[in-house]
Amino acid sequence: MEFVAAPRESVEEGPVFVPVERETVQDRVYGELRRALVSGLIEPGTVLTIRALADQLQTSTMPVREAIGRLVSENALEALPNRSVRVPPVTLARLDDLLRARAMIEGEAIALAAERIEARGTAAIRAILSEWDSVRDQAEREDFDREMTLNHRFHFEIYRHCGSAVLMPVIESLWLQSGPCIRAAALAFSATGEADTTHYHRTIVEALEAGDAGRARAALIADISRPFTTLRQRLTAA
Amino acid sequence: MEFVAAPRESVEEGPVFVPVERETVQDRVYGELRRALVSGLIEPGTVLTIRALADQLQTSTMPVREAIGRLVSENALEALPNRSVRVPPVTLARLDDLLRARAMIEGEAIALAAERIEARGTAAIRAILSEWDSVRDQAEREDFDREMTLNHRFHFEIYRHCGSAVLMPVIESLWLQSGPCIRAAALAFSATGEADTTHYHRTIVEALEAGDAGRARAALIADISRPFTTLRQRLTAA
DNA sequence: TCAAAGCAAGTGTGATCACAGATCAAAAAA
DNA sequence: TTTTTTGATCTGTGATCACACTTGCTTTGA
Repeated sequence: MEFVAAPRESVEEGPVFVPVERETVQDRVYGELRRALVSGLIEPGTVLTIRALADQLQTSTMPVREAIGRLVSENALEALPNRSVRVPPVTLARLDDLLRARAMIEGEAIALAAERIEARGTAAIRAILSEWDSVRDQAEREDFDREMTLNHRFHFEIYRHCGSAVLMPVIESLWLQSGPCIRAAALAFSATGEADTTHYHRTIVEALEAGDAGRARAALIADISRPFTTLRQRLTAA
Repeated sequence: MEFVAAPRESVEEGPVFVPVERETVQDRVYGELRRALVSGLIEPGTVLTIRALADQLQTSTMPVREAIGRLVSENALEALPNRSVRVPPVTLARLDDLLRARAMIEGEAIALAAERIEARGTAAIRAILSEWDSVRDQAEREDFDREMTLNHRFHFEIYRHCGSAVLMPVIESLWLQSGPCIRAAALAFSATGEADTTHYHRTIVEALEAGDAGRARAALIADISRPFTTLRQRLTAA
């Protein structure tokens, strides 16, 4: 940290002054782990050790243990009696539990959003959908992570308008907990279910534009239920 | 930490072998802060510093900063851009937000519990209520913290039966966030509203015994709304 | 008298070390 | 061969130190 910061008053880069981000190492570690979890990149059941992660991320143990602590208290990671920490394994009961909670809470959030969102907001959501379309058209290869990111952005761009600072972190925690389950399901489902996905998403946007909270909620629940039920069938079969 | 642990196999204290609790310092610090927050002992807006807490709790800074980190990620404490941490101030918007979220989520939890709970479970809940009655009878003085603890136990003894490992931590987080608001309201309300409280609680137990999810949910929402609306009137008046 | 510069105490963050408990494999006893 | 014991290694926890940033007050200059 040797570089000299410019005086705060003389910064004239943009029209609006955004406070310069002083991201801590802990925040970066947290972000990395979070990204890996919501993307389902870490196998459920995997035990995480502080020193190994610190080596991989090229830092000391300090930021890693604090990031892990945060994730544990968000229930994104599970603390074992051994005091070690692992990605929660996927069980049938947990799957149903997560889906029920998400349907209730995210359903309520989208219903609230439907009553408050303006044309400007729905336009931003449509923009995400059309970006998604273009990705799907041009990509011969399976640009899977890209689509999962777009799905994440699509949903949270909606929830952002629910006007509840209390519900938002709850929903983020639920996504974090669903992440390890979802990826497997979504991979299995991507070929067959793409048409359904886009259909639900269009229904959601239309309902939001119409201010129809009930229809938005129903379409959302159908949308988030899909990968869960797929994974459920797969687990019961095995 | 010099004392020698007894061999695990030769422990024969109780009929059921509970793993001996090896509580870390961090857990104790977390518990203390948590207790103080749900009891509303810390004024909303108060800035917490690591070293000051470490001094008060007679430990080093290490366990304190990890406990604070956990509470921040549970939204029980608020991280300021200065990187300092404070108890979230109480605003009208936040109050309404919290109440709405709690009514939805705890309402769902009690509805689930009503469908699953057995006679053994409702008996345990009734036991808490009668303990509460005896406290209320014998106490000339205002045994306020005792009553808040009993209220906490009453509610969570119910939620425990909802069968959702996902909803439980969410509800605990919501109580933690409500704590600083509730105490003020409950103190103001304790004299006038006691009859209502016991009435709602009895209704809740009866509904649970009857397996009437709807009535249980309605009574619960009435119960948790009361201190919120009291505090709301007080804030709008001021 | 008032504003700006400068200094000192306070605060969070990250690194490193010490240590106890856990884990696992090799060696010893049955 | 099977079981127990022992030992080395790994891992989380807590303490302490260094450092950069903030904050608040004093001092200096106009």
